[in-house]
Amino acid sequence: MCSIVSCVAILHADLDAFYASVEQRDDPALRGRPVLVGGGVVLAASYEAKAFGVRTPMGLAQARALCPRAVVVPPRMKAYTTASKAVFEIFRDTTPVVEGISIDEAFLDVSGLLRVSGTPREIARRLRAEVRAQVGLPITVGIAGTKFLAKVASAVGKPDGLLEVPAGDEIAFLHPLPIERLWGVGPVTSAKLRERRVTTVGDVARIGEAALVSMLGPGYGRHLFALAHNRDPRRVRVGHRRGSIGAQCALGRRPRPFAEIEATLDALVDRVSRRMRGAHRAGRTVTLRLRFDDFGRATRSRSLLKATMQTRLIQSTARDLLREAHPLIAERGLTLVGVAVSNLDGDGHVQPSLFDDTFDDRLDVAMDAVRDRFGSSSLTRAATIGRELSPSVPILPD
DNA sequence: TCTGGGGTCCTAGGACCC
DNA sequence: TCTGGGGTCCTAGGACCC
Repeated sequence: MCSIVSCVAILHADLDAFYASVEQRDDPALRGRPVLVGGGVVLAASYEAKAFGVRTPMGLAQARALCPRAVVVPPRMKAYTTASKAVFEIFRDTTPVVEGISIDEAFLDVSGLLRVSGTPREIARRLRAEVRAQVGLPITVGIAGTKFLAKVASAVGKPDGLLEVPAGDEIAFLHPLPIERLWGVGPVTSAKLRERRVTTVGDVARIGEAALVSMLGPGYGRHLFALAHNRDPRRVRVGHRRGSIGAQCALGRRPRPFAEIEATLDALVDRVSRRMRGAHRAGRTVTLRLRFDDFGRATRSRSLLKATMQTRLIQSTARDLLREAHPLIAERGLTLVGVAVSNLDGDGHVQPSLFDDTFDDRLDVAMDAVRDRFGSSSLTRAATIGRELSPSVPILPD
């Protein structure tokens, strides 16, 4: 039904229980045992732990209650980043058309590779074997003609699996699945649909577009209706750059003096602006994120006239936003503060030291270099040097 | 069991411009 | 003086993803 030339074949490759699998790979004593990676909450659970009902992001106390024999290990982000890079290299050896979605999953367009590399299934089998042999991690691959369906297929095929939905079988595969399998249906939408006795993807297809639009709004209703019929025109995008860079920090329920919140915000801005300089990205819109005692949320944002990656400028904007939100914070109690910079520009080739070349820009670059050199373990040293240069620059442990 | 840290996309009203 | 349509940007919020 589709010719060799025109047939679209998309792989969705998804590492299984990624952080936990890296821990099991690096410590043989953890293999075959329930492993939880996390600090306050579970960031990842091995399949042995998932069998006990542990999910992310569950509080660690609850996870321990469900699975008392679980081994809890702190996260090692550097190890995960290294492993991810190695896996993405294998992805890009497979096809140049790779779209990363997160640290542990990606879409690969393998259309038109039949002559060179074989069928999609053969490509996927080889990919899984290479990831296993070269990086030592289990990975599941879903194969389908659309991104959406490839993603569903990998989720159904987990763990350590390979699942292809052949052309012509899409609807038969899709319609019996529960609505929660649809990419983009979360708790809120799922509850709305179930209220109307729409429980499977087939129900979504049958209820009709008009009914979905009245329940969920025009944009989302139409989108969901299209997905239920496996209509998904989205292409695998290469070289997509992220639109915002941010950092946040949970504060707990203890009331904090305003000065302490301000200091935390300064530290977050320092982390964000440093990452911006590392990525050679400048941004124009600063967003302050707040979460309150009742878990309600609010954001406050301000757009600057010109994009910047300068710590001091982003910091003063963020501080202004925080001060303006002071009444809200006093009234509702703050449990999380975050900052993000969006409206990013810069083509990735701008040298941070040349971006503006003011004193503050040079200072930022100098501070980055000091911390690169001495590392986060020698922050006191960097802080001392930094404070001599400028008493207003905050220092943040990574 | 009260819930981390990093993101994405969509919607909607108001200001402002032509 | 009142009127219209179309477009962009800004801000805020909501839902969702891993």
